[in-house]
Amino acid sequence: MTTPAGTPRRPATLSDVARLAGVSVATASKSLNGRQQVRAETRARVLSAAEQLSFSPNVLARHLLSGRSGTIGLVTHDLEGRFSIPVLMGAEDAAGTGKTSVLLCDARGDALREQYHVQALLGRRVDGLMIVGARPDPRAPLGELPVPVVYAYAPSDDPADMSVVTDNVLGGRLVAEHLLACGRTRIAVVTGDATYGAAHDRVAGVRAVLDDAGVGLTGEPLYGSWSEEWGRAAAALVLAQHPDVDAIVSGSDHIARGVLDHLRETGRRVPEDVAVTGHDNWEILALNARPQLTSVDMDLEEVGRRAAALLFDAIEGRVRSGTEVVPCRLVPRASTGPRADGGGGHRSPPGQDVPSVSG
Amino acid sequence: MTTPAGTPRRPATLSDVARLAGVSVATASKSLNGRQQVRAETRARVLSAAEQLSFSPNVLARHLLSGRSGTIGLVTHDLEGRFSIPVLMGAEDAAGTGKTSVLLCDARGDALREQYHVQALLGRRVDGLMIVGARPDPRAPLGELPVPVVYAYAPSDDPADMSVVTDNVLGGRLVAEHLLACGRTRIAVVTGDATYGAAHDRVAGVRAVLDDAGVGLTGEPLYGSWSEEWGRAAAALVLAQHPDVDAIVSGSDHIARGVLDHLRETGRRVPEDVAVTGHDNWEILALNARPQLTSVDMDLEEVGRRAAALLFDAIEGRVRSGTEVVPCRLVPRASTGPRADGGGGHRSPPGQDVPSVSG
DNA sequence: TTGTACGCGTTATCAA
DNA sequence: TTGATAACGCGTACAA
Repeated sequence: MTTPAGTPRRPATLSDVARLAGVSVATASKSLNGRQQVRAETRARVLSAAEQLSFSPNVLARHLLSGRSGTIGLVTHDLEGRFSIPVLMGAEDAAGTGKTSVLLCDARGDALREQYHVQALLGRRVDGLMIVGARPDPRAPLGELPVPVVYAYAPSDDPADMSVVTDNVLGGRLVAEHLLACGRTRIAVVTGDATYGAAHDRVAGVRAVLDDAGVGLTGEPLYGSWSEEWGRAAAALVLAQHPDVDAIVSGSDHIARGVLDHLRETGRRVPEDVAVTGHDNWEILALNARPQLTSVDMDLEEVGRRAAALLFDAIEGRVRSGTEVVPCRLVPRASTGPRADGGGGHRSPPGQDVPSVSG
Repeated sequence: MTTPAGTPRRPATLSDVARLAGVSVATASKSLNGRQQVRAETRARVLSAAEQLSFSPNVLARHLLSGRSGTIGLVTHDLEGRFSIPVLMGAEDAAGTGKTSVLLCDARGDALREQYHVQALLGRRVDGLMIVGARPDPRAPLGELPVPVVYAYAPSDDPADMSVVTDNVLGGRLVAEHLLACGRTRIAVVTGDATYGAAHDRVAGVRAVLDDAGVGLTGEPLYGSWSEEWGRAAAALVLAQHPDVDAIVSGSDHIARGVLDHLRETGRRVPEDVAVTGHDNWEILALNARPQLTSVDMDLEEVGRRAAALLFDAIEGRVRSGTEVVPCRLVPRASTGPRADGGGGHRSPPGQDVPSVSG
């Protein structure tokens, strides 16, 4: 009986509530907003009336006075991709805990579409804008805007802007340190598209740690594409040139899956003979791999949360600038671990060591 | 020079434009909205002033008059999952072509969180609501609401509501017809979680076609989980019980990947000996498979578009009800094709037919 | 052709 | 403690 059949289509207004409670709109407003200047009995009557009409205040009307709409615009360039989604979740998470809502637009990597959406969002008087890129490389910023803007995942190339990005160098470092701790010393790198700055950053992290340890990289990093197929091909190349390799650092989980498949099919044991690491910690790939894949989690949700936090701060006047780097973390799984011989010596790959399949 | 340094932080209002153009707000409004009751020269002056102040009308204020906010609320239950995203894209697509914006909320499968978000969205005076489920089974509807609601992917179990879903029976039919056309006659089914209605629907589609063709299913459908691991295990079960199977229909691309891996590793050629199909056409899995995977594309974006279209119609008063079923389509790839012997006769699996790897 | 005045739903100020 | 009123930004009758 909460909503009788005759419910009006138009949502109840404050006047409706006031009329039903037999008070003025001012008193109704005060009652509902917890103001102290109203008698308890009156407030109860108003609250009851509001309940009865299932009244919910019109946030839009409120905006006219406050100057804040309580919304932020989120423009993504990669809605179908897997990277922007966690960022978006983090932002929605941060916003949802407060009382701001997220207006979502997909610009699909098109600058014109982005411009169009930004204008539409400004027309809706969003309090701020969050721009989520499709790939982690820096991008040209939007022009001067009447509201604060934060760039997530793909930073603005203007250091005066606010940006939040993942830490790819650290990702490389964590992987290298982990492999050293596992006793690996002949470590090769197989990664993706060389036009991605992130690919180079991750390699730089690996290289720095290995150089410091006096171990060095085994061979030169192989750049290709972010695909399983390239992972298989690259693994073959690495094994041909460096048959004694004992670890392969992969630039993505996809590549790592390809590397794993090639290793298994050519009779190498993972991790006994060769350890393998991925990047992105995309669980759908990492957990279904054989063995399960050690990977780097970039904490994209945290990127989204921090970007949102930065934006909320800026909206309240505490504007900052520069690029904030969110640390990543290593997620160790079965694809890394101690070597079969426990040391750093040379060991020829096993011959027909077919892995057990289907019990 | 579009935005001089002294740009006021507060966005320009119609009064600002009117003042700068030396006219009244009414005239400014008419000029900007293309009304005919204004002199060309005056209009030009207003437009110029608006341009100069980079004026964009406050859509929220407009709402107070029109009664429409030009927004819809989109509540998803599976933001991290892969199914709701395409639906969301389709909805955003349909909305973006018009002038409505999408307010996004993630309820994460929690009914309370859903209720909370719905109330918040109603407070923002959304013109309609779209609820995207996490899995395709019917769900309990929201209560009576002052705005139209459409359920996407997961339908409401009340036939009086509007819902848009994928066609799982058709998906099964398409796969079965395709395999028959490829000359397969001993067709087994391996699928996922038996608590999913979709799993049963797909099986029903396969069964119907095979029964009609007088071929019948080979063995009983195997239910398990939507994982690669189950795909591998299930393939082993099928081969043990029915060594002469010549096609395995998989309930998802994940399962199909597992099936493919097991077949390859036990020396079966795909598709020469056994054809394999997936479901979902998740390209990241289907295109990286060896061989590339024939799959069913459920056209989730179309689900989103139709749901949005239905919602827009309802907002304009053309309310409908019932569940709309979006047809899916088969995407044939290398994992299906003619049998090695071109016929339906029995053929024992090859022995050590190791597939070529790494050239 | 242009301007004045009102109302949309809400909050805040001030007077009663 | 309560109520009348102004204001937010815009569109639109209606008057000039």
